[in-house]
Amino acid sequence: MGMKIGELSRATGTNVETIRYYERIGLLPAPSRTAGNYRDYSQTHLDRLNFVRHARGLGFDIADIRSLLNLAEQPDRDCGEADKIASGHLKSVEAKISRLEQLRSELKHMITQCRGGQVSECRIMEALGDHDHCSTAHVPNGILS
Amino acid sequence: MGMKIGELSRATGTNVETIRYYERIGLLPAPSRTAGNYRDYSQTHLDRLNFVRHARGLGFDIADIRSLLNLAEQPDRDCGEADKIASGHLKSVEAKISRLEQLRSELKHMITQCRGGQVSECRIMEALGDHDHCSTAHVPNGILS
DNA sequence: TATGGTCCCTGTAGCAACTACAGGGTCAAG
DNA sequence: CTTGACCCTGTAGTTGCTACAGGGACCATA
Repeated sequence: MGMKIGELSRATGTNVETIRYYERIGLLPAPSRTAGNYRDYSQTHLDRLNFVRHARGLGFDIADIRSLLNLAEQPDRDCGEADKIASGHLKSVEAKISRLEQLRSELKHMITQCRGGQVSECRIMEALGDHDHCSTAHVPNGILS
Repeated sequence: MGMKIGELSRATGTNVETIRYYERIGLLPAPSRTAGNYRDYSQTHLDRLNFVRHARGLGFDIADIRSLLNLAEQPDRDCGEADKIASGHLKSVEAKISRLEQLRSELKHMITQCRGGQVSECRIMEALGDHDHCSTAHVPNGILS
């Protein structure tokens, strides 16, 4: 009746393996199966997967998406929760941007300092080796990811 | 004679487990051992680990750092290679920044659209559910990471 | 000498969010 | 009846760490 996993994959631009992964972690409900044990998806699944892909495209992590999906299933609740999740994510995006801008300027500086020549006099290598020069040491893990 | 792993850890701001991890993947050479089988680090190890931490702080991945370390050991070579690695990294940082800026503006837009009320009329949820609205679909995997 | 506390050792498993097989089954076309 | 495209399960790999478990080493004190 519905669509097979390959069709859902094409319809949403999602890798087949990723769809099965989402099912395994409980992000998508397990669909019914055909006689030959193929997954048989409905419009509901399509909508939900599109929701997930949009949210992932906006960089929400899967925990956030779970919360957003729960909210979507309770249309009468206040949407403050959704706002909170989105605002929190926006903040983390902004933090990443400013961190990356800092990296960009340090890298640019390093690169313009390098005027060619031998490794032994390369400013890039010097900057990396110098113990006291780099402002990027001791950055909490994972802020870049 | 030298320093134990905990001292190296404190001296470089690197987790002990991380130091052992770097040894395991061959990024740091295995140090000699004391009679009690403790790792015994020298100044050379300290320098190398500082180099690695600086480069990681600048967002270089471990493959790049391996290359940079190889270069550092051949001081008479041309430093064009180092320049290439750094420039390539700068480009990827810039790509991430522009991607994140795009996300930021989409998120901001979404959030300002939401005027509170119920989930059923929340613009955030609408935007995520809407099939044709989101410009962030089909982004190559991992460009955000 | 016993005891405690702090360090250190190896080895393995976990995280996020997938991706990539291996080794097999299903189904429609020719 | 075979070919090829698709589908299935299950497991392992990716990156850069982090977090144990279960045990040794070393030093100070009682």
